[in-house]
Amino acid sequence: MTAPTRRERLRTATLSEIKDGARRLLVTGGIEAVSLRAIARDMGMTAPAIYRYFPSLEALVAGLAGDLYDELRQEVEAARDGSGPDPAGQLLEMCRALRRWAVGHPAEFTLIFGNPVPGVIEFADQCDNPDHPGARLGAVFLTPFVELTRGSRLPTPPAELLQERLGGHLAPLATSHGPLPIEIAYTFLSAWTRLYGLVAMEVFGHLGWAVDEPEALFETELISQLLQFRPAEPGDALPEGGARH
Amino acid sequence: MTAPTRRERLRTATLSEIKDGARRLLVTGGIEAVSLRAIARDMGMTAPAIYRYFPSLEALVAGLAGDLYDELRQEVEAARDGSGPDPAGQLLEMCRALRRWAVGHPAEFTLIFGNPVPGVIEFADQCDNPDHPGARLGAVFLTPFVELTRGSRLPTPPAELLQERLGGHLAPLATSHGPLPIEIAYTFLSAWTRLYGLVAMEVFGHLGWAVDEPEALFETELISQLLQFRPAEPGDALPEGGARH
DNA sequence: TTGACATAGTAAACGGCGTTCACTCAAATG
DNA sequence: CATTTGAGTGAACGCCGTTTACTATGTCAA
Repeated sequence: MTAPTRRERLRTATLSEIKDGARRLLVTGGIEAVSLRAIARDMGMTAPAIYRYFPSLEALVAGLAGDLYDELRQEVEAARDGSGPDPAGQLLEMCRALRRWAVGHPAEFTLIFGNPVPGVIEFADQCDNPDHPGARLGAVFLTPFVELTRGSRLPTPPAELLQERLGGHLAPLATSHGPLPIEIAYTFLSAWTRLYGLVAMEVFGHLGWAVDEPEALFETELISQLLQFRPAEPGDALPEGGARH
Repeated sequence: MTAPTRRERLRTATLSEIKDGARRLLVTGGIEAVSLRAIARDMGMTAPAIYRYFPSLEALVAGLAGDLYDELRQEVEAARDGSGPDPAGQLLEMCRALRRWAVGHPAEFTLIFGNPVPGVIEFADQCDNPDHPGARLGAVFLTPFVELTRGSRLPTPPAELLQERLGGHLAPLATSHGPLPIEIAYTFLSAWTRLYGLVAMEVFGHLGWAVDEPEALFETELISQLLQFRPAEPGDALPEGGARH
């Protein structure tokens, strides 16, 4: 690996300038504002030049989506590392970090967690690959979740009902994250869809008819969901929301 | 109210032909395939003619979204009316009807429940109006839900915690659907976001990493959620999923 | 019946978009 | 120094929403 030549330096600089421009357009005008011509215009270039770096606008958007997944994951990991060793507290802060990122970056959240945009479709289609950015984000949540459920009574339907209804359909989860007891797998999926539903409804503006401060509902849901995990240990205080802003 | 004149008949026919064309384009190519020029082309017209019926493409899309809300609501109402008087059974079939419609009409579901598309934004912004199609859909679920909770023990956090966290932020819900006890309001919102999260993740392709048959997870969630409502009445059999297809 | 008016449609144009193609010019390579 | 590679340009094609001016045609009152 020798030192990068001049052309290589210029190329990577231009590449990140393209990505930055795309991100800026995404933030200010939503996904439909991201156009090759606008990116190039902001850079003082012409649109066809971008084809030296991306084969199409869709590919550019797909690359952007991958970066956003990683950014969100790092945010969530930082929240986990910034709280104590208690998995419940870790999950609490991780969920808050996810919501905070989503609310603070609605266009970015929409791109990776909303309707599949043309460029992101194939990207999302292969998300049962463990190396897929989306799968890696899920894994960050799964680890403390499994630890939390260890020794807790899970508020699930009876195991035989789970096995009968769900037993044969969890192969993708096992492929991407390893085998899990069915109660834990179901509880995780349930919690994940609840988290998604709440955050997505807020970001997409589908909660305005119900609450004027979605964060209150979010916090209540978090508490409610965590409360269900330790019904047999009354002496165990629930982590009270730490530093907020 | 006299008989419609010839021009009026022609006008309403053209109007519904425009809407049908927009719907067809939405189904076959997603929202970005809906263009005035394509609609007009399919009708053997030119694009500017559509401006005699809609002030812009966005308005046309907003009108389409309103129709879709009503269509989904009628579907859900039919499911309710087709099941017995038991509110739990009604809700079960209504949730199934919602998912069935969403999975069967992914582009339509995406339009009204996904990221706000430009034309649908202002449309969604005023959904705390009780006459808004979205609010009317919610009301259809709320009625049997309230009946179900009557006399059931709700699996919520303590009422004082709810009041403290959520009490001051439910004004929009009270405006659009009338005042509710806070436990019922919270439980309804929680159930609604769970339903939304599950269906949206399936339709948007965000569950592929976990399950190969999202309906199994959906049914499990429904059962699990309904089970929580009647923990004190063991003699009461749970409705077993009726006709499916 | 005739004339005035409202309505529905057209064609042309403007600016924006993704993408392709032929071309130029500078950097890297031998 | 000659050659090849790569980055970038300009023109073009066919889409798109929208506006404008204009033409028929249905409607309705005088």
